Amino acid sequence: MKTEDTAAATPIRVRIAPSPTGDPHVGTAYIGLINFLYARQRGGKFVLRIEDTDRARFVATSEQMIFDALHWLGLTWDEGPDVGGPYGPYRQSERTEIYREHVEILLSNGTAYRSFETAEELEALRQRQIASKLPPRYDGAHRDLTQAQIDAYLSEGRPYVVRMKVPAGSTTFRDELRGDITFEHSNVDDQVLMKSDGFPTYHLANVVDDHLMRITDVIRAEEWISSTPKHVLLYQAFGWQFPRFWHMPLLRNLDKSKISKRKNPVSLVYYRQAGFLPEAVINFLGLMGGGMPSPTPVEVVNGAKETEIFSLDEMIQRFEVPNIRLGGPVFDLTKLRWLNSEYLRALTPDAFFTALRDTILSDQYLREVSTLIQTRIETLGQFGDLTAFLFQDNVLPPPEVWVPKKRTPEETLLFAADQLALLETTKWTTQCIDAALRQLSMSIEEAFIASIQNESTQKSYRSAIQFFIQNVMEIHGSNLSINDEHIKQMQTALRNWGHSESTVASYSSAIEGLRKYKAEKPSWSIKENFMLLRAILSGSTMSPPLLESMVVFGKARTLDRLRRFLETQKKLATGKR
RNA sequence: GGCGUUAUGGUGUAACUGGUUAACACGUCGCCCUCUCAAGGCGAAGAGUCCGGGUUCGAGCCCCGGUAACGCUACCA
Repeated sequence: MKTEDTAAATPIRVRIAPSPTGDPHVGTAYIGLINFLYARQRGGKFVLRIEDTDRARFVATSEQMIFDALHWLGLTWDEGPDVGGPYGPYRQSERTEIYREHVEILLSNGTAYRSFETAEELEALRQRQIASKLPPRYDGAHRDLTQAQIDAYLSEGRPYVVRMKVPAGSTTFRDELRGDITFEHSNVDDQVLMKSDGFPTYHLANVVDDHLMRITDVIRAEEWISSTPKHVLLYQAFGWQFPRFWHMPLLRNLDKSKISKRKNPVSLVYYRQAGFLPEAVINFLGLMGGGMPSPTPVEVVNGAKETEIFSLDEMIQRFEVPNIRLGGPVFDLTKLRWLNSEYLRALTPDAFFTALRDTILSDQYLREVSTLIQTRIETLGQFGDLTAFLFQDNVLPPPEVWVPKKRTPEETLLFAADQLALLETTKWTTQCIDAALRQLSMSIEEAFIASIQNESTQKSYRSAIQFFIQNVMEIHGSNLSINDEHIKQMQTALRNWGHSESTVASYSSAIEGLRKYKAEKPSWSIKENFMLLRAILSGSTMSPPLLESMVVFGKARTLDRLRRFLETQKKLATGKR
């Protein structure tokens, strides 16, 4: 069911609320575009709010990058942290007092309660529920604590979170694009509203801010549908009127999963650096999920392309809500490239030259590249020979370049995938990349221990491995591969030392784990590590300094090159079979 | 597993709201143009609309039942 609002008495106010947790995301631009179009078309306001309540994932440089990326695309907001506005502050970290007050309201009217469990206790609960095939959910243990108990915990100084008290019953809300959606409350968790660090969770901050900022239409991604009842319940708990909800379909990878950096360049920084024009990117995003008018016969006669190529202004004029399609559109780079080529060709020669000079051949980039090779150049004419890979979109080294001696292509690719995963989370400076790569090359035992998530397991594994090395490896010499015999020897040794059977069992499983890990992840020296990366990045075993090159080339493009390398090799491998 | 959403060629969209042979664009392939490669021009293959029922003279559009994919299931957003 598609509905138009009838009484447009109050002016439209919409918002996007990105989290500064890394590079600006295409999904943010996509949802931003839809909000922007809707607001502009109806003379409403478009608000930018920064949702920085997650201090664990916070990235300091991220906020500015989000501003830059959205500006680059031509999306402008009427209110936001940088431009201000009547309903600020627009940064959630600056609104903690507001949330605290609102939590008090909920606490005193009985729609929320304090919960004193530790994260570990909750994790244990979850594990138990999963083990017994129950849906993992908070069991409500502290839902009805007596005032005396609460006071006791409080005076102990026990940290607590505030959870919402979901009543019995069900909630139905209207999604403007799909119609009514109903959720039974038995499927709605007592969501944490305020974390023990005093910061609100998304759910609370979102509802409070949307209300205080007079948001009339919440246009966001489909992934939020399941938490919308929580939001509706919150509006009710406060006694507020709630906004209209619109849930846009999620952008997808080629395999239809939610778009992700493992399978697609997802950072707007990448598109900028790789030389996509903002007009093309925003046009392409506008094509995703419909919203644009269907081609009329006249337009088809005049050339069908005209029906797919839109400027931002044209999109504002022609965007139509009923044209929105609900199936998750695949973000198809191939078509984006074609669109971009159309825009590029349409440029005047002068504008084209300027575009080149401003991006791929900017003075700043040339300067950075030139510092990389000054000491290893004989004539200026060699510049291109030394730096070509920093100007190419595609570099595909042959196997003799990227497969190290004494390694198989398979294990090399496995390791390269590890490198990619690691670099994705690494801060992009030479020091940080260096440290990360060295971490990857540390001893196999340490790497194994580091791969264990649980801290106490980590501890017990560490002592198990220590024991094993001292009591079994000493007997057999250092570089042994673990076999059943070794494990038996260790068990005997443990029993001789009078250790309990449970220790024996846990040590054994630790060593089993190590053995498996060793088989899966042969250790790579730092030298091999660097060389592999060099080969993939530059297409050659000779290049300017690796780390500096990576920094100059940029995180987004470097990761994309790695990703494309892995993808291509995968395709080649399956093609051969 | 539970809950929710979605479903038209490989991909993005269209089909006057039930009406001939399911359209356009990207991609793929072929031909023309051309010193090459693009661009451009011409053409081709590729879906019978997730499946099964039903309503109807008539269903991609309506109804019922399945299936699959995706999302959520955190002191992340």
